Amino acid sequence: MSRPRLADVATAAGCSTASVSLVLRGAPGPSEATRVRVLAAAEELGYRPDRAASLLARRRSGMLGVVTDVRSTFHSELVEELLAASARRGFDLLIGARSPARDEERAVETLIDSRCEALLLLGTSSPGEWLVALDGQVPLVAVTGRASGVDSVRVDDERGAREATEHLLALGHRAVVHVDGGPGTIAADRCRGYERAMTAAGLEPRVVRGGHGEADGAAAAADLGAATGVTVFNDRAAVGLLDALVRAGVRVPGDVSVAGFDDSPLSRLAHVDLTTVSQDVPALVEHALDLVARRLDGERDEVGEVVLAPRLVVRGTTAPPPCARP
Amino acid sequence: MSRPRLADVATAAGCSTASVSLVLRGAPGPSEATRVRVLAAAEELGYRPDRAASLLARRRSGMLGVVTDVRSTFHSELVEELLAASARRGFDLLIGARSPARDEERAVETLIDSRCEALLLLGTSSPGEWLVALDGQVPLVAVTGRASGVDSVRVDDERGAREATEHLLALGHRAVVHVDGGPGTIAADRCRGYERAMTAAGLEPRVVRGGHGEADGAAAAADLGAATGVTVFNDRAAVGLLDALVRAGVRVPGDVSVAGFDDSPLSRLAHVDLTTVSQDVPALVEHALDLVARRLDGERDEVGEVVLAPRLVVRGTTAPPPCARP
DNA sequence: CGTGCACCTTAAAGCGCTTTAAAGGCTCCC
DNA sequence: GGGAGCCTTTAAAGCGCTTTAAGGTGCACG
Repeated sequence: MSRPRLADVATAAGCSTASVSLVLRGAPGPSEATRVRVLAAAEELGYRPDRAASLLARRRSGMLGVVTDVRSTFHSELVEELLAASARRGFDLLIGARSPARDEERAVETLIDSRCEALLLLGTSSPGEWLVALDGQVPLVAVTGRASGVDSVRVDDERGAREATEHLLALGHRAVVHVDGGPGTIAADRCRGYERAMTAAGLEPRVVRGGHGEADGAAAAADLGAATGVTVFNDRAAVGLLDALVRAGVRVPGDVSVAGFDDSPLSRLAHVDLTTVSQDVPALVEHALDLVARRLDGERDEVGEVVLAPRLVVRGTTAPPPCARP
Repeated sequence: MSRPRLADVATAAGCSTASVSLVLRGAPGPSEATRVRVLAAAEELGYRPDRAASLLARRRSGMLGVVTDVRSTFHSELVEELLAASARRGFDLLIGARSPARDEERAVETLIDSRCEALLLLGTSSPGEWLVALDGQVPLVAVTGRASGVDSVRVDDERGAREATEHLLALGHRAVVHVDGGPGTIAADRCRGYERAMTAAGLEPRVVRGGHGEADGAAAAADLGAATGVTVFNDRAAVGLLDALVRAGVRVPGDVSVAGFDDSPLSRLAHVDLTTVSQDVPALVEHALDLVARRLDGERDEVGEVVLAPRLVVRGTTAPPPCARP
């Protein structure tokens, strides 16, 4: 015999399919008695709704569009988590990759074309007004990114960078530099966090040009000067930097301490063991999906903004500076 | 105005929705003239089929079940690739995690319950007869695993291990040991490959107990004896081994050469840079999905078996043995 | 000129679920 | 006793696509 349908449950419960549908979705209407009978019947039969039929009848696609920078491992992690979490909520994900700057627009178009009900923009750096306009077309959440007027979910980047810097200062470092992440609001926030920490400690901040990738970090190695501590924009760049340092015979953390940002899988490897700032990917994702869901269900119209606390993860690449030790 | 429906295309093309449906799916029936008109109309309107409606009418769920060992990074990679590739083919993926031995049965039950049309078992080591029985219930493909009587897709593990061993031998190593992967057909195949290569070279094979994880590899470090070359069951264990060696002050590849298996993301890291055997994940996935698709479309009833060629990837952890150098 | 046949085309019946308008039952009160 | 008014329940009409059986058409052939 085949899998039970809504109609089978209705028969078993002695009511109509309409009632069953209402009960199973927790919609108001059915009486307590019906509710109980229906739930029992559904349980008894092991009923599982047919997603396709449900979506069809509801005229929804159940699809979420995600715009991501393919080259970012942190984005990969977010996407992976999104895949799991959105599946749990009955959403499909359509991934739209963007490469450099304004390709985002094209990715978004494709996603909208493909019936996505809402968009999640990972680390967007598009102008705020464009985002607002887009948001009028289709609900949108900026994940790991800022823009006033649209929903956003992110970690307090400034605070994260500040804490990483303070960690180095607390270890006794004085000559601490920051390898930045190039243009973009997130890089700016992290940079500011670093600068604030330095200034507050009465030290002169020094920022070295960096970027998002391993190569950028490796390139920055040449500009460290006499620094004994380095905070890097993200883990990828930090790993590149570590690699360059090791190859140059510089001991980490013996000679130089390094802290990254993202707590990407990379940083957790025994070989790398990088001190970094964790972004709590599952929480970011969960909040983002909440915003989307509440928006789609019409439970919300104001702009939602979630800022999560960063968490410093101290691993093996940070230690007191050489001069502070015997 | 809303997105075009099948009916709109039919109107534009001046024919019935039935014809349009037939044409768009490439089904036989419609004449060339109709075909051309329909395609033009669809293109013109920018028609995109509604997946939910299509699945509903076709009484399919569009869902594939994947059973994976969560702890394996190689499986993660396969899953990631599967997610992308199956989305491309219009399939949803349901991931069923299994932990140790016979949990696979439970994972499979859940997946079948959830309307999966077919199952992909990653690295299964369940008894062949059980698999055959299961295959009768729902089409199944063993990915990275062997079992006679059911579809399977894998790399030639024996050959891969043989080539890795031969690579070490060619570099001049004589004392080469193999760290095995514990029970399971795959581990056995790789072990056999190593033994064949050694025997063929007139050397005595020596196998050290290992396992799938980093800790297993690290533990094996103590048993290497005077070996100058090591082939390891997989990359995870190899990385663990490397770590243990480095901590013990053994230089790699200066004192000992190490080769892994899987070409996992781990091995590609600059820090690790592990010589390994690549499994061509995209190809594995593509073939697996092909088998599934052809089976579901009823184009095939014989058992399909795909064995791909492994590819040795020489990186930085293998070099001539110390004695062979100045 | 009918017939028969091969091809195309299409009307229509769903797929399993949602949703809405209307029916059905109650209670309550005049 | 007969509505009015309220709460439940349900019949029925889709959602957009697939599929099948039946209906044309045109052509070769007798």
